Amino acid sequence: MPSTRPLRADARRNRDALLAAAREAFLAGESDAHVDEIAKRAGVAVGTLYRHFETREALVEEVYRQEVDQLCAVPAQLLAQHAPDEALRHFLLRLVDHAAVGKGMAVALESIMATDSPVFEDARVQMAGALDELLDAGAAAGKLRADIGGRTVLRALGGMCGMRITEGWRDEAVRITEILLDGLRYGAVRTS
Amino acid sequence: MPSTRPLRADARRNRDALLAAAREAFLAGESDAHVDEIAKRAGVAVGTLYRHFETREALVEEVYRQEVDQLCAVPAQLLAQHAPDEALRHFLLRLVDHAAVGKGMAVALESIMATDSPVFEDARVQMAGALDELLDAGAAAGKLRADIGGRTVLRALGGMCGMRITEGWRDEAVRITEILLDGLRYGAVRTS
DNA sequence: ACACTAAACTGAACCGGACTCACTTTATGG
DNA sequence: CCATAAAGTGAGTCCGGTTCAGTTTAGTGT
Repeated sequence: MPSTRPLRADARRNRDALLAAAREAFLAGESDAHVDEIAKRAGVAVGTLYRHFETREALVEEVYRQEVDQLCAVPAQLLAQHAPDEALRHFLLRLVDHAAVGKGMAVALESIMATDSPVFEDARVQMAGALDELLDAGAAAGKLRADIGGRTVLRALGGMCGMRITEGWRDEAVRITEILLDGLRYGAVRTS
Repeated sequence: MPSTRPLRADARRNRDALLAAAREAFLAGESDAHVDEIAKRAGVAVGTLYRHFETREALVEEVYRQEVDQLCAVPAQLLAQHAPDEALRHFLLRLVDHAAVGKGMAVALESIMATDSPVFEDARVQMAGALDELLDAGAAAGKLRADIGGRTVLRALGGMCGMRITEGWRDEAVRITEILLDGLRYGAVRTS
């Protein structure tokens, strides 16, 4: 029932401009960018912002959703190029960089991981699916324990995304990721 | 230079009442408790709240700081009763429960882990110290890898605290903790 | 081309919640 | 028991998200 008629041309343009403006503002570290500011960047009035997004939060959500979509396309490629556990490593590190892309975005990520809005639940499911893909491959190859789901790994990582970018943040996130991987491998050894 | 004269009796009483009221509100899940609400609970006017705390955030910070102080006294006891790696496990699980104590507090915790305010930096240092105590003991006993500091472990856990309480939250947090511990042990085996 | 209409846009006004400050009350010590 | 500095009060300010009555415009039928 996609009764949604295609948006009018200018509407579509403005909507896109708003998303772009918001993303831009977040990446620039203006996590607290005001709605008027975002609207101005997009060259529209606040009212227009609210025509397209129920609320400020909804806009942030949408920006993130796009980000997630992009990210979840990656695992398939990685599995084609690497052993399963290495593919997982690459994906996790990519996740870290993704979160590191800007302080503003990190703030947004944080709220995603923490919120229980259905929108973000979807995002989690999607991400968990992507991780499952990698974990299953690893389990099948006997490289990773088989009893941990993508959802759990995602949660374990959630925190890192929430961390504000500080001195040495990236290095630390990488180390944590390695530890997590070790933990997943250790289980495979015991279970083998 | 603790030039701070002891507070007047009523002042101290009100300050404590405010902290108690805030904690109570947070634990009750009213993460968004308004300042007026908190003030009312404490039986004072808003102005009084602001006499004692620079800002609403500052109040939240103080509540959390107390919580942390309490928590950081624990490791010493645990080490007296358990093997080092078990002591670490207990402490981490306790941390989980601590975060689970209420949705509201979880929200507060999240902002702590994420903020770079000096106040919370202190809290992190303190917590990291507590964890180091346990990690060092474990390393000395050859049970845990020696190259990971408390600070890193803390970061790894940060996310769990940020997670909102949802269906099965606790179980998942526990699993993540176990994986983390496995990762730390795995390193010890390789390094042994 | 042109008019017509529903969709989209605008921005001043509204609202709710954090925060201030001029004034009142009260603890304390001399 | 007074003096006075510390503490408390709460109506009002400020600020940012949100609304909506009025205006503009893309798309369509003629």
